[in-house]
Amino acid sequence: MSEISFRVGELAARAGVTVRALHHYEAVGLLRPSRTDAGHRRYGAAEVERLQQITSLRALGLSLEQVRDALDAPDFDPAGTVERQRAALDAEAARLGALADRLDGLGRLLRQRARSGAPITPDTFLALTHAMTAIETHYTPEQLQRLADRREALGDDAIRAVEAEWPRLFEAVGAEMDAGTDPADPAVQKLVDRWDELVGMFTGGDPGLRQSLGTAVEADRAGTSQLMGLDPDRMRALFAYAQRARDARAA
Amino acid sequence: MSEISFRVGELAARAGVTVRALHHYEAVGLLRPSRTDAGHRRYGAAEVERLQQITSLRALGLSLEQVRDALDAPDFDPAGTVERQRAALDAEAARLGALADRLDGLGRLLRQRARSGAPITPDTFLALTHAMTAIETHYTPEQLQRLADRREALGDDAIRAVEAEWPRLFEAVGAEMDAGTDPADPAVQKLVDRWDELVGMFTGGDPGLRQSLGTAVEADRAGTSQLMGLDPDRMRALFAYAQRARDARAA
DNA sequence: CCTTGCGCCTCACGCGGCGTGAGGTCCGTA
DNA sequence: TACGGACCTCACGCCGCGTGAGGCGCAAGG
Repeated sequence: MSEISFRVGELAARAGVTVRALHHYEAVGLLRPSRTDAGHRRYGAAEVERLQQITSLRALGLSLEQVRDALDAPDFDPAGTVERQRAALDAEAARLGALADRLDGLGRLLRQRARSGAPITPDTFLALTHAMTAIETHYTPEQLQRLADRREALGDDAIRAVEAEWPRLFEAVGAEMDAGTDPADPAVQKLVDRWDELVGMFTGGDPGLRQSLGTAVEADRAGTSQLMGLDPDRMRALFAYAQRARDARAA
Repeated sequence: MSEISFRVGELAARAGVTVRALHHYEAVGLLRPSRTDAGHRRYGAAEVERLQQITSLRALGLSLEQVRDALDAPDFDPAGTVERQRAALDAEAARLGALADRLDGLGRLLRQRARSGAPITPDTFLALTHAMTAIETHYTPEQLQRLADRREALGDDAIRAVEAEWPRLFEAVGAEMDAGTDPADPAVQKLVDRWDELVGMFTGGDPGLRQSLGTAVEADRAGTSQLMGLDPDRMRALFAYAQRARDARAA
């Protein structure tokens, strides 16, 4: 009967944990080795097995307290624990997913800037970031999802084409505005029609989305203008001019 | 010039953070409001804007230190930061995914037990958990992936059918063994053929997978026998008997 | 004037799961 | 017996605040 018996360092090496972790497990009452006369820890077969169980349960993402419950509580509920753990994990995954969406969106904006040759200073970065979070507060999650769906449906190439067209469109409308052209003029009407068409490509004709887009732009004029590479005042003027054109058409 | 100026509580409510968080941001040097004569914090327009930037950046998953860098370091690299953050997030997602796989696998085993009417005691739960982690240490990640792929290819119904067949097969082989039937006997051969066929359904005929399966079973006899609902000694005997049958066939 | 009540202030500990020293003791081998 | 390595016990650090405790400031009502 050769009783197996490990010292901390040995057990730690075999089990793939640190000596400090074993100390900690003992401190929180999870794993209590016996001691030699000199006070050195000795881990017997029972402790080795218990440590294996501890590491296995930790690998499921359980906290040390949950592990203790699983090992010591007589009324422990395996299936329920697994289920709850799985639910918590789903919640965490959703959180990470939202974070990933934000990062990807920001990444897209940054690459778009880089492609168009605009410099990416810390300031523009902050403006873009702020605009993104502002947008989130103005759209419902379903609306955001719908916008993402539209983007996917359109495809990258189409999106880039639209992104490339926006500045030219703004410039053209601005030129008419500066020239004092009547908003009812057919040339202006054509430009504004195209404007609405481009917007429609993203909203998919959803009036709720258009409405939210409007309030978002309203609420964060500075951020939006940064997004579009325009001066805030000029942006306001452009938007007002376009609106007069739409009113003229409706009349 | 009505200078805007908020008190902590007001700003906290508007920005959707806690007063304590604002205190903390000041303590770590992120956001420094001015003070009234009585020592109360006053947040002006600049501080309000900075707080918005802080919350936006935090929403990207940046640490407070990273936020400070983004806001104060002159050589801050937006694109690189976004990219690194995204990479860190991917790593975290992978970790969660592995955890989810373990939990799902364990959940499957538990449900399978429940269906077969076996009671799920804390002990069986621990045995199953341990067997799972043991399996992970004996298979390479690619092998685990391949096993998961095979499971998916087979479909839930087929898997349940196999799971239901195993115990019957063991029982049948056990009966022959107890009866002292020669391993070379056609009846035994037929059973063992079926046995190997079932194993083959999961390994997909991959010899590496079979090899690893063998070592895993070897290394964790207690856990494996629990998994199969057999006594460890009987399991060993059954396996030895089946092996003799295979040897007889080969000869 | 004083009281009432809310909001503000400053410590300071707590959480989870250990990492990382610092300073001292024990063990096995040459 | 001397040495190096393994062991021991504190005890603080991390991250982002939450959560009191104990004490002022400020505006309105009595």
